[in-house]
Amino acid sequence: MIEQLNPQQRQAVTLPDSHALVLAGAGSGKTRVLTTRMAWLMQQQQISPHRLLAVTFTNKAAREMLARLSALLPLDTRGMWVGTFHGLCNRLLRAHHRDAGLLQTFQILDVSDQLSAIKRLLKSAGITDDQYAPREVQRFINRQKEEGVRPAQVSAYDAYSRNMADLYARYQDQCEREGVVDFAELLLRAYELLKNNQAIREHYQRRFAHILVDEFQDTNNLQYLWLQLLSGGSTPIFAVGDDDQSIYAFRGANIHNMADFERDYAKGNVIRLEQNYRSHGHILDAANALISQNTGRLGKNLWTDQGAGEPIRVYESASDQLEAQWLIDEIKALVRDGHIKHEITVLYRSNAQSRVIEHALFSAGLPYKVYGGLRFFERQEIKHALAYLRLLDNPNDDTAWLRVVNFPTRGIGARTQEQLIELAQNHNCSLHEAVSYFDGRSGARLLDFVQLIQQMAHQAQVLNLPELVEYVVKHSGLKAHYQDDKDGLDRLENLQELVTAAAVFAAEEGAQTHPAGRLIEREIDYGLQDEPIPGPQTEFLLSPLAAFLSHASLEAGDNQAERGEDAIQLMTVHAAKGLEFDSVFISGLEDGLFPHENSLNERDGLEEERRLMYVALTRARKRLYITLAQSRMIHGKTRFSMRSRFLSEIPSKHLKWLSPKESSAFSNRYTMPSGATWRGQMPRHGGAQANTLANVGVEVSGKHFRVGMGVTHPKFGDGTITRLSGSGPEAQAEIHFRDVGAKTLALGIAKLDIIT
DNA sequence: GTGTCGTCCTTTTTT
DNA sequence: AGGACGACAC
Repeated sequence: MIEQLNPQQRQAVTLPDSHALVLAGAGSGKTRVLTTRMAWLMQQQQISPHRLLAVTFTNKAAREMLARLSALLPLDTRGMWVGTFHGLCNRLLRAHHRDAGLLQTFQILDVSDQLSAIKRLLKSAGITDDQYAPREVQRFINRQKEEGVRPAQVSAYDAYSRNMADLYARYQDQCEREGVVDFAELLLRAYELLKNNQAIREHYQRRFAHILVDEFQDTNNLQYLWLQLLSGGSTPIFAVGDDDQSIYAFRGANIHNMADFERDYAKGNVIRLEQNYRSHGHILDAANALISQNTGRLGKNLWTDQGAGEPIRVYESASDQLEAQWLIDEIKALVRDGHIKHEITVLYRSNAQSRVIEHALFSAGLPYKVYGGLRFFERQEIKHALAYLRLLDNPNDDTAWLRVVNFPTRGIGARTQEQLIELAQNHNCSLHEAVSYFDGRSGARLLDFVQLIQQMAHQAQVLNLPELVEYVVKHSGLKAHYQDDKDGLDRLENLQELVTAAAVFAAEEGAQTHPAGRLIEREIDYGLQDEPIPGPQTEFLLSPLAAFLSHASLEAGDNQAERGEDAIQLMTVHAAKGLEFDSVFISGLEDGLFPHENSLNERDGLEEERRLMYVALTRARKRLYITLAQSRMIHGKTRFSMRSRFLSEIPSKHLKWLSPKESSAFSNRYTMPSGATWRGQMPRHGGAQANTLANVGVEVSGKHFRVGMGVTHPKFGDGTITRLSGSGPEAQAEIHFRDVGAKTLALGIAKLDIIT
């Protein structure tokens, strides 16, 4: 089992029972170490499988871990505590729902459910002006929860924060009343459950002999607290991660958790996995050089024994269109040379960049697959069906109620709904309960709806899960609605797919691991082997329906290419984390795009962008391309940019320029491209475009300014001219400065020097 | 209750 | 540019 590991990997796998931090560089065998450690603990240390807790960030990673584990040793992975933070917390809360103050069948709100709940709240709170954007409130609430802060503890120091805290409190009340829990609440509740209930806490502290954490650099503060609590300081935490690949600060990940963990727990117990088994030398050295610019790293340097390989190919084009065209030509050449399509990937910083590339791929007839986008359980028809299903367990779930009370339409319009909402507010009850107080014109229709739900709930007692889903799809009227809809075919198919998904889930639940559902029952079994789980536990088995619904919320489904399909892979750099490919194209290497200009305003934003670039570089095994465009359509406007600073942070010995290096927008030798190669967005000579043309170049006090030219300003630093207007003393230039962003300056006044 | 038009926004994303 | 959403009209 451990014979094939390198010395560092082996050391990590066979560490004694103490906290440890494994700094695992990209491609250094991180997952392998993690799973082998688990296998080693079970086999060599005789640790029972159910005394291990392994936590990951994605369901995919959890599944991968279990699959690899089963390959290492014969093992029944059912009932093992391997899953995502949210999945495991869900499990804790279902098992101890009473102590957590929840219904056993509590519903989980996903991001969009949460947003609509907040919108509803704002409306009923009478916040009519758009003073508080729902998204802003949502972000505030989630941030507080991720810090473990309840409404009463929010530090409200001004009107804004007091209002936010107030909205947070109301939102929380609303969730309580409806019996729903959002993603952050899963973690916070589970944390509080352990914190406030000594018996339960001690039970789990005793129960777990080892805690293993994957992607530790992505933990947020609450997750770290949760781990600390569960460990009680004595259960060893084996944390694996790479601070250089921390790219999720924007959603609360705290990179400092790694350093804190080392300082507080794993001091002297840090193992570095620095041998990279993925990339050739040029690629790896480039990545090392780039990331070495970051400060405060825990520090490591990847190496490979695979040889230098090929240098990174760099191509600069005049526009995003030409960049895409060049990409396609190059990809075609690769395919002609026998490269497998799904081993070729195009990465980009932001999703908007994919359109041009997709268009070019499509025109060239190359099959491609875009990662990201809508996932199965996020589709509207699926969410509608799920909303009906949610009402069966809990008709007081107002979010679900409002979603489908008039979908398909059944004559319960906005007016009726408003009246009902008001009634519910006055009686402090759910919409469902408020129906009995309703005496308006649409009362009969409301009663019909209530009856429909009751009738479905009755069927839930007699039908199995897939039958029930089918029944609901039909009797809700969803099926008929989409049958009548001329564009409803896909949606109908998806609804049919939902029935299939339910069947698969029901079948697997009996035979295989699922984070909720039958596992709770098994958990009790295991618990009884060593000691009873504290607290009154009378209902152990979660209904298949409730289990299926939590599955739908916690695992929104794949958004990956279907297996077996050989297609070029397109995705954001974020989405590429954890993946690897023979050939990688990183596109859009321009300042303002990558690093993204918005990041410059954020604390440590540039360093996070650099880590992102590091992740991008280290995806490639053998061949790596970097492309950039001097101009690009962004938000409907052509924008000119400088080369990304990241490009200059890679030593030139690793780069091979395929385009003439001096054609850069960075130089002042900007020349208008020939009209034939431009596709309409660019200013053209003559005709209606004359005005635009006049503004491409301006002469002020002997200096010739042109769009795309690099200039330097004594205060703002280096930048690129993106627009010119006026002439003589009126002449103005919009300049994108590398460090301070866009400014509009009067050319007659600003002390600008042309960079040569 | 549905369809249309105008306005706004636009980094990254999992659970 | 293009999508999402809300206001307004039929």
